[in-house]
Amino acid sequence: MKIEPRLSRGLRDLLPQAAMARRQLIGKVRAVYENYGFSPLETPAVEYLDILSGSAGEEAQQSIFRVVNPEEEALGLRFDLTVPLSRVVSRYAQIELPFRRYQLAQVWRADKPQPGRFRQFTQFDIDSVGAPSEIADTEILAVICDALDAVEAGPYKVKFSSRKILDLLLRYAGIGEDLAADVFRVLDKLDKLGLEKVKKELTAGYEDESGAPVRGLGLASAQVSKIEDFLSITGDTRGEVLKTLGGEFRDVAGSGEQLAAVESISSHLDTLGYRSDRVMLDLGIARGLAYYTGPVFEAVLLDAPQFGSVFGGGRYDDLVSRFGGPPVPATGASLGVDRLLAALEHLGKVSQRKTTAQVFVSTMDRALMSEYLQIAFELRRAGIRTEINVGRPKKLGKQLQRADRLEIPYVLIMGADEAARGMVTVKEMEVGRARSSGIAGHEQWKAARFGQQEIPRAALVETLQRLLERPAA
RNA sequence: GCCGACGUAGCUCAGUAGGUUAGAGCGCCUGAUUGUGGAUCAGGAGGUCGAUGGUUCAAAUCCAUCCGUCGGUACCA
Repeated sequence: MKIEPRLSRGLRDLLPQAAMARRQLIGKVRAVYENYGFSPLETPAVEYLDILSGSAGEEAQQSIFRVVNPEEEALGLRFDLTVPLSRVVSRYAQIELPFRRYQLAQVWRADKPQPGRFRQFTQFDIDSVGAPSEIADTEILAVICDALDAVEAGPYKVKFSSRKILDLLLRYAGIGEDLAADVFRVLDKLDKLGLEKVKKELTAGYEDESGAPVRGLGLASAQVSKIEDFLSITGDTRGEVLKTLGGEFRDVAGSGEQLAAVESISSHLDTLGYRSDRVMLDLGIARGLAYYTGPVFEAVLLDAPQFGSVFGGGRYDDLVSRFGGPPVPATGASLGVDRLLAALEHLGKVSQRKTTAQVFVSTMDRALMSEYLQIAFELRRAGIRTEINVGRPKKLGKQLQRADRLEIPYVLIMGADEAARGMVTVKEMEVGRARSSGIAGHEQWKAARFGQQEIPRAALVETLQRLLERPAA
């Protein structure tokens, strides 16, 4: 019986072109993370279900992929990297705190797939665990900026706020703490839904376009108008926003202390040159996650806002102590690699390379096979990425066609003629590609031998190294 | 999860008041051109019409269920 080569929903393969673009992006971000002195961590994809679900509500558990093992343990695939990080910090007493780690890994959520959203996706997290200082939060905001600069994502906005500010808001608007999580979750949709729908969802609820009811939270109109006042606070700089906010919250208990903490982050950022044009205090940022306790972060690309936030994160001072022991304050951010990649691709900023090979060694004459191999390995030992024809010995035309389709820049041609003279023909494929449209007859095309030169075999490595160092055509 | 639309070749899509062997363009393969990628020309391969069940003398076409894709909504720990 034939087996369909299918994939379960929301899963996908990354063919070489996509995989190479991803690796390139990851390499740039990793360099930034390491520049801040963070070190890698790797953990298993599979965790015990109670470890995974402890932080999540019951509904959330629906989107955990269950794993079956022969011992029939209750296992699941990780849905983020923060929970495994907390487990690791709790498990190994020898870990030096603050633990500054980055982790690049696949995570799984059994949600409905959407464009740019899959059931298996990659996160690239950076966190400081055991770091109570607002310096740690400042660092995270800065590293987000540096990473977005490094991948040349174009203009972006890193937005931050604080759960502490939102707690003040609850007091300011006279909303009970029991509603906190629900209110934050609704506020988090502000960007996506707009003020009107958010207001409706805070009060009586409404019916969306498809006719599905959206449950309201039942807040009073006086409370909602307080929230509206709060959300309308904007300014050109973080300082302005803080000043207005301070005025608005002047009668709220504890506001001075909490706002000073945010102000401290802001002034550190100013000192370092991360100004309000790219790191903005945005009071609409809430983050859906329940475990955040302090500053929360998000980053969007201004040229591709439809892809949503590419970075998200915040401070979570209570998550680690879930595994027992004293409180371990922590802060960090997560890069949605797939989302960022999708956005960059949309912006035409992703490498289109189809293969890693820089040079293709064609094989024409069976008698010279050993020569071809030696040439290929000489190039490889010199660090030049080289493919030798390993397919059926086809005609030269077929081999050039392959090099052309894979966009391998250089092809080496050596028949008995060249070999006898101790020469090798180096063909630069781009030359012919550029001239192709001006050539009518095939005879003329063949005779032109575009981009070819004969190089002494002894000078081959050196010549190719020089050619490859030129700026890419 | 809920509501709706849609699933025909690798891709984009024709084809249904049920009726011989299901088509096109692009792509792919072979050759013209035994050492030159493009273009051109000639030939060729590739589909159990998403799956299963049903109605019928007869189903890509009608019905049911399932799966998948897309749009909206919920969720996003």
